[in-house]
Amino acid sequence: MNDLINIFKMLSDETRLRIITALYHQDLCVCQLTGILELSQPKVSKNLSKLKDLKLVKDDRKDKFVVYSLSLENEVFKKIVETVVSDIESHGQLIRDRERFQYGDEFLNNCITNFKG
Amino acid sequence: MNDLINIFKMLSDETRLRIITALYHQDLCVCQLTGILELSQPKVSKNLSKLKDLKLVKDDRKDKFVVYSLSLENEVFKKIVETVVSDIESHGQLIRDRERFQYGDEFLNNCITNFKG
DNA sequence: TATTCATATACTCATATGCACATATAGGTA
DNA sequence: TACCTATATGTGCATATGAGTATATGAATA
Repeated sequence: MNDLINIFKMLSDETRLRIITALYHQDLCVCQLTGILELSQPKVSKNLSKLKDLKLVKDDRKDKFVVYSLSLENEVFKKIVETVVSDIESHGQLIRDRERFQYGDEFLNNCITNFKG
Repeated sequence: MNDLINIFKMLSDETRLRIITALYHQDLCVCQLTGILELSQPKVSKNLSKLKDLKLVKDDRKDKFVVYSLSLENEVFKKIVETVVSDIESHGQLIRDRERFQYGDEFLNNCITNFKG
């Protein structure tokens, strides 16, 4: 049951929960995530790497950018993510993330060349 | 979102996942859990204590025994537990636990006075 | 090929977590 | 009260995890 335990470990961290929630709504590159979540680039990158090790996200290069997307083939992971996403309203941080997400492009400052998905 | 993260932390441990799965099917006292899961008493007790801190289980004394039950009032926790339980077949350890659970009373040896719920 | 931007990784540190063993508490009963 | 049995907790240790800073890699393009 290590696979299951590892999924829960991935979900036991605020940074990763925020990344997963953001990616649930839209595929994003690292610098977009950095801007939306207001986190350092290594922090985002390192956590994406852990998620990728467990095949919970996929990455795909587009020009200079590496675009990440959720990989929901694992049914248990999929159900749990859906449960979390349906509970966004209970979590101020996730609400704030969503607002920055919706407000447009300012949060993309970190992408110097202003990448648009 | 600490409450959510703490729930996932509780689920990130094999002992606790096994306890939760067992309690999902039946309320049990500490010594029954010890017998069914073949774990030391302090290990079971300490993990129950952590679950109780987060109000994910309740305890209720019956005679000499403290009977634990799942507390599924938190909707997110409830949904996740149901997801895990529906996935038992994928996890050898949970299947073996269930078999000991079904086989009768031998696993209750640890309860010297042979408690029956 | 030299440069630039995007991304990944290494290193160090502080903290958190799990475990095994020993021991304490606490309630029931004689 | 004294003695069981059931349960809870303390301690020390090994390991895991996350954070921040600095640096390395790597693809695109001029």
